[in-house]
Order: sequence, then C-alpha cells, then structure tokens
Amino acid sequence: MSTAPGSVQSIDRTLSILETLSAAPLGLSLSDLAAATDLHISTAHRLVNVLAEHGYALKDPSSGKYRLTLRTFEIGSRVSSVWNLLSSAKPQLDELAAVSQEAVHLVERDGHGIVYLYKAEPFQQLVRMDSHVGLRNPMYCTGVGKSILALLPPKAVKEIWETEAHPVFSPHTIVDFSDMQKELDRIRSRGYAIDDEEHEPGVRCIAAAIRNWAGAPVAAISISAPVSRMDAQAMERLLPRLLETSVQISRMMGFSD
Amino acid sequence: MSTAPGSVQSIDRTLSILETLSAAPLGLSLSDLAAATDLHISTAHRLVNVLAEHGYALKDPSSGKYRLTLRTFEIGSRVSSVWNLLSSAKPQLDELAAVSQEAVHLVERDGHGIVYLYKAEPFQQLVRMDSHVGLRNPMYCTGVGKSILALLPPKAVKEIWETEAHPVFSPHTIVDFSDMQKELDRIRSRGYAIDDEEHEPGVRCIAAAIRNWAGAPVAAISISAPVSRMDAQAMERLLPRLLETSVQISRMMGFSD
DNA sequence: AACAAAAATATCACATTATGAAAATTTAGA
DNA sequence: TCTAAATTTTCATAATGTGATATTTTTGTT
Repeated sequence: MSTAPGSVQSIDRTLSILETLSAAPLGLSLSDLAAATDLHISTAHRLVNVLAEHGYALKDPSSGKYRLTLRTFEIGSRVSSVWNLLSSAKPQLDELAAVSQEAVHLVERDGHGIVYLYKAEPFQQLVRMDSHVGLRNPMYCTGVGKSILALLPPKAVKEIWETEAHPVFSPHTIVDFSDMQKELDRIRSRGYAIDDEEHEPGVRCIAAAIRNWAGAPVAAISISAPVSRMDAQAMERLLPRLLETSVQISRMMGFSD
Repeated sequence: MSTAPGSVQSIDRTLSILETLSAAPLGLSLSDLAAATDLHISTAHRLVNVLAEHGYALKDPSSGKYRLTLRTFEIGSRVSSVWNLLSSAKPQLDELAAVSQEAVHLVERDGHGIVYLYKAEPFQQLVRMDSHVGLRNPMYCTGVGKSILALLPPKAVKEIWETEAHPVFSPHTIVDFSDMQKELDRIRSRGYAIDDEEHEPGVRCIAAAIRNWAGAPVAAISISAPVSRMDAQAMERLLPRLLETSVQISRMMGFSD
C-alpha cells in the first residue's frame, strides 16, 4: 500500500476501514478487519479505535466485533442535495406510487453513477427488486441513469462511458457506445427513458430526468414493474403521470422550461 | 488542538472536516472550512482533498465550495441495523400511517440518543414537525426515547442521564431524575410512552419500544400529531394499533414474549 | 482591460507523528 | 485448569504529516 503523493496514509487507511466495515453487516473481528484492509493488526486496532472514539464505529459488546454506528447514517443523511430533493419530491412520489400502484424511485446523480434516495411502494405490491435507498448503480443500464445521460453534454457522456466498464446484466443491456448514442437520441426526442430488463431481468421501467435551475439533469424518477404488468397500455397510462411529476419536481428545483 | 493519547491527529482533523461539511448545506470555501475547523489553511486543503480523492467530498465547480457527496449517504445507508429494521418494519409503518392518518416514526437507539430511520406520513396530512430521517435526538424528551429508557437496566438509565445535559424545550419537559424514574415506571406498567409536548410544543405522540432477540429495546416507533387531534379518544383508538405493530416488528427482530 | 488583493494550491525542509515490532493482557477453546 | 489465539498496550524509531513560504488562480475594482 503506497500512499499517493498529496495523500495522507492514515486517512487512506481509515477510510478503507470505514468502507470495509460498511460492507460487513455482521461486523468484523479486529483480525478479520486487519486482514481485509491489509493492515498490521496493531495499526488496524489503532485506526478503528479512532473511529470508535469519534462515535463512527463500536466494538459490539455481545459479539466482540467492530461495526459502524448510526453516526455514519446521521452524517450521510445530512448531505444537502438529499435534503433538497427529498423535501420537495417525497409527497409527489408517494402519490405517484399510489396512483400507479407500482414502485417509484428517486435517484440523484453522483459522479459517474446514480444513488437511490427514496423508494415509494404501493401497499401489498411486493415486487422482488434489489433496489434500496443508498444503493449506487451505473447510469448506462438503468432507466433513471439513461434519462440523465440523455441530457448531459456529449463530452460528459463520452467521459463517463470511457471511464467505466459495462457489465452485461441481460441480453438487452446496451454495451456499445454508438448503440447508446442512438438510445440517448430516442430518449431526448421522447422525453423519457425505458429500461427494458437491461439491468434486472424481469423488470421494466420508465424514467424521466429532473433538472435544476441551471437545466442540469441532477436527478431522475422512475416507475418500475414486472414486464408482465408494464406493457404498452400500462406505459401509455403511466407516462403522463411520470412526466407531470418530473416536471413538478424540476420546477421546485428552480428549473423553468 | 491537542491530540488525545492513542488518537491520530490527521484523522481527528479529517473527521472534524467531514462533520463541519455535513453541517453546511451550501458548502464551504476552503478558508471558511479552515476557520471553522481551526486548521491551517494548507492543512485543511490537504485533508479535504484526501476526502475528495476518495469521493467523499468535492469542490463544487459552480460555487467553488467544498461539499459532501452522496458517498457518505451510501456508506451511512449500509449500516446493518438500518437494513434489518427497515426491511422488516417499513410495510407495517406505512400501514400504521395509513390507518391512523398521522405521522409515524421509526427510531433506533444509538449510544445515548436515538436516530430517526424512517418517517411514514399520510397523504396531505402536512404537520409541521422538524423530524426527519437521520436526525439525532436525546432520549429523555421524546416518546420513542422514553419508551426505550423504560426497558433499559436502571444502571444504564442513570449513566445516560448523568452524562448529558437536559435542556428544557417546554414546560412539560422532564428534567428531574426522580420525576423521570416515576415516568419510566408509568411507561413500564402501561406498555407505552406519551410525549406530551415535551420536545416540540404543540405535538403530542404515543410511542412503543421494539425489542430484539435478547429482549433489549433497540428501537421504537411512534405516532405523532398536533395536540388538538391527539386527544384522549384518539389515543384510545390508536394505541392498540401502535402496540400491535411494535409487537409485530419485535417478533421479526427475534423477540419472543 | 489592467491591476490589486484575496483565495486557493503546490512545494519542501523539518520535527512531529504515526508506525509496527514486541510485550502484556484478555478471551476462547480444550 | 491449562493452552492457544486474539486483542490491547507500550515505545523506540523512522517515516510521515505538517505548516511556512512560494506560486498560481480567482475575484473584485478602477
């Protein structure tokens, strides 16, 4: 582990510990943590205890394992954009879920990916979908992601495309750049995106971008359903609602036309 | 700024930067950040850039200010207890909000306080309440907090009481320890807690604890409403629902009787 | 536009600080 | 109870982070 110039070794290592712990739902023993982060056990001990002193981690008294506390949740929930979006969008999304009787997602763009900020589900309609608040996904294979890509400058799209891999999740996943460009053209002309089982087999969704005061596509919303329910008629019925909601939220973010 | 023995200066400072940024919705310039954290500007620059390299912060291109990214949200959302509780409790809480037509909260105990994990609101019922997901509150002045305190060992209650201050939020706030002990007795015998404008004037709520497999009160749920709506009859009507839901969730956490 | 002032970023010699080997202690297993 | 493993503490040492200074960039003013 060589520290990049301008970086700080102890912080690199501590963030590595933080991330390792966040991926371990059951917690980790000190030795496991040291092994997973490739640190000397003495160093791992010191660093995880610094996190503990600051309330970010603790040694679970019953299991003896280290795990993260809600301090990280607290800090993460305070990120300003989460605030802005959720406070203005939540009621609209709940209503959209209620009238469509399908799962509705709100995601925000973050760097080259999207992060799920909110999921509104209708009662009883339990669809197996592995989306959840806090999840990060790439843009190229999701409806929400593509709806955002379609409104980004071509240079940005290219940069994003070139700096990441494009795993195939299904036969429908778009992995060719010129195919993606055509798809983004379609999305621009239609005003919405369709994810036709490109990420999760069996799930189809329609998505629309949310734009801020500067017109930048900072977020997106979607309605997801099993392909059996999300057929042509369903899409025709749901699209006006989806677009209406996305426009409303965009307006609340300061976007005008 | 003297580093406590066993601690690591650069991490102390970086976490201080993280926390400062999380409290600044509009972001902070480098000099403001340095001033707020009492760091040399050169040091602040180096440390915030380490956070940026790891994707936790960024320098907003439009404003030139540093702010947190969704990386912190992503890490925070992965805390295992959030997972466990949310996945089992969410549908129940949504239903409770729907049948009661009032705001429902789920909180988890974290150290000496509670953190809001979920808020379910009925349509249209917009009550001014400054609760939100991620918020941390003390236990002594909230219904959820008191319902948890009531099931903790007396030693733990005493320890929590003695290590924190007890600001008065309203004439009803309980700030005397023996008063609190009587109140916790009442809560134990009734099986639920009432927050009668002890934290937010004008808001009354009923709360019940959620217990895990070991019987420990790890979380709590509540129904909140303006005092005008949350009168004796309303409480009589809502209590069975609240208790039923808390028992259901406790069962899903592995608690039996 | 040109200038001045302020803010942000990069450099680097140095002393402070984090490091990890080793010892001491605690916990778990036989 | 004893043994082995895991955790925690200690401490000498060198590597690492620090902050003064220099450079560059940005911002505001005439």
